[in-house]
Amino acid sequence: MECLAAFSCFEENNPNTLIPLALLKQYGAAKREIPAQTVIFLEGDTAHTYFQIVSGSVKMFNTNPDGKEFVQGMFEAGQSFGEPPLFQNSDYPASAQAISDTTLYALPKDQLFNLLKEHFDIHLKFTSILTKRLMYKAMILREISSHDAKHRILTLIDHLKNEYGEPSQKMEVNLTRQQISDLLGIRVETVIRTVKQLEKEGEIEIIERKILR
Amino acid sequence: MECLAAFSCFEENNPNTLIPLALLKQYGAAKREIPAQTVIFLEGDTAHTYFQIVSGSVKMFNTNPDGKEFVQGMFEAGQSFGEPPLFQNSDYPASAQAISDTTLYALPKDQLFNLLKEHFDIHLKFTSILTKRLMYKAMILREISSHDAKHRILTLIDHLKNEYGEPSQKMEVNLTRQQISDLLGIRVETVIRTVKQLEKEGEIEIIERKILR
DNA sequence: CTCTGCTTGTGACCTATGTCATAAACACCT
DNA sequence: AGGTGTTTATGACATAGGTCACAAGCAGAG
Repeated sequence: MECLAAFSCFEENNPNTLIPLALLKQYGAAKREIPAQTVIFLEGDTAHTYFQIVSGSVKMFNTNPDGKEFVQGMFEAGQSFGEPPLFQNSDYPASAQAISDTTLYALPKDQLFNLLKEHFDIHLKFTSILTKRLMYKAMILREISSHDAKHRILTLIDHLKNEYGEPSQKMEVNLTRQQISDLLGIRVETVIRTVKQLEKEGEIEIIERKILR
Repeated sequence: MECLAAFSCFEENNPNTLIPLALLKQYGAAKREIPAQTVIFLEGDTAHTYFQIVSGSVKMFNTNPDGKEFVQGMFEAGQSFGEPPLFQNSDYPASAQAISDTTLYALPKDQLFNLLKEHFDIHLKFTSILTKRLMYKAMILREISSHDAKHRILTLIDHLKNEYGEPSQKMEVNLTRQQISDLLGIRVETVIRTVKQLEKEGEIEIIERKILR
């Protein structure tokens, strides 16, 4: 997935940036260039560092014993990831991997806390991001726990449209069937079949294999 | 569920309290007595208020079209609930209901923000609570999306033990089969059967219908 | 003490989704 | 233009867990 959000496609002065790069540097953040596919940390590793993406994209995911992947979140330019365990002194509950070539800043945990202490506005923004993710997870949990594949897929698409699309305008879903599968905890074949079904019922359109809604 | 946590059974000076009651009052919080079973807000309502429990307990849950309930979280003395949408100007993604008779403080959103702004330590604690919930949801998502009933139940029990139990000591699980079912998105009958299975396999003990591990 | 409503328990059956196999369409290198 | 890997597609079959029905144990209310 690259640049679902139109505005996240440029580096400096990205208005979507959580902590301004200048401030990150000031507190001692180190720049890191990460090639596509690189694993940034593994489920179970201890968390010491705050990561914020300058460009590229990262996914956080769990892998179960028979290799099935569940994607907890995907992150793009301006966003941070892997912070929760910094506040719990605990291990990462999921692994992180660069999807595309990625540049990011890494800031030691203590420095992050200092930064938050000295910048209420950023701390509030940070809190706000966490609540957003909490609500996303609450939504996915609700869907996975009590709705069928059809409902889950439509809810995910509507969420994406709400997040990234123009209201009252068709949006192309920028995810492969496999990615939808990984985000919703259903298998690719089921996504493929369900998506066709939804097309037949007129809920979505499929043009050149792309899903529109 | 009442008083899973031993320390949450007294009112004032509960060391587990998120925002000290004195401070809440100082910023204008109103005390509310809520009888058991009362619905505090419904999924879809707009969020204006911060709620913190003094005594009693509250659950947040979704109900699907055929009446099945999924419990997003249970909250006890000292804890707050329903904050995320305050930071997103959005609606509640789940309903809240008092499980037992409950006393709580209600603080208008703007006042909460003022309070957080003027008390970094509390803001940090607040952030920390959010990250904790995020990690809980990440865990449940991982389980629901990629593991079978047996694994899900054991993981939940181990989480509870980790949270509330004495390490290296048997703990009694203070949840009914129905509650486990609601937390994990599986049906009661499945929980009952799986729990018996787990007993047969020696993973847990059942004494007078209570689950020990 | 009895009524009522939860909670645990069990059997029989059903279905949505997973699993596996196989293939065509397409995208990206060289 | 050909090779390699990913994505979409489809059919046949398997199964974990849901559904329904029914009952006994237990707890709290009056």
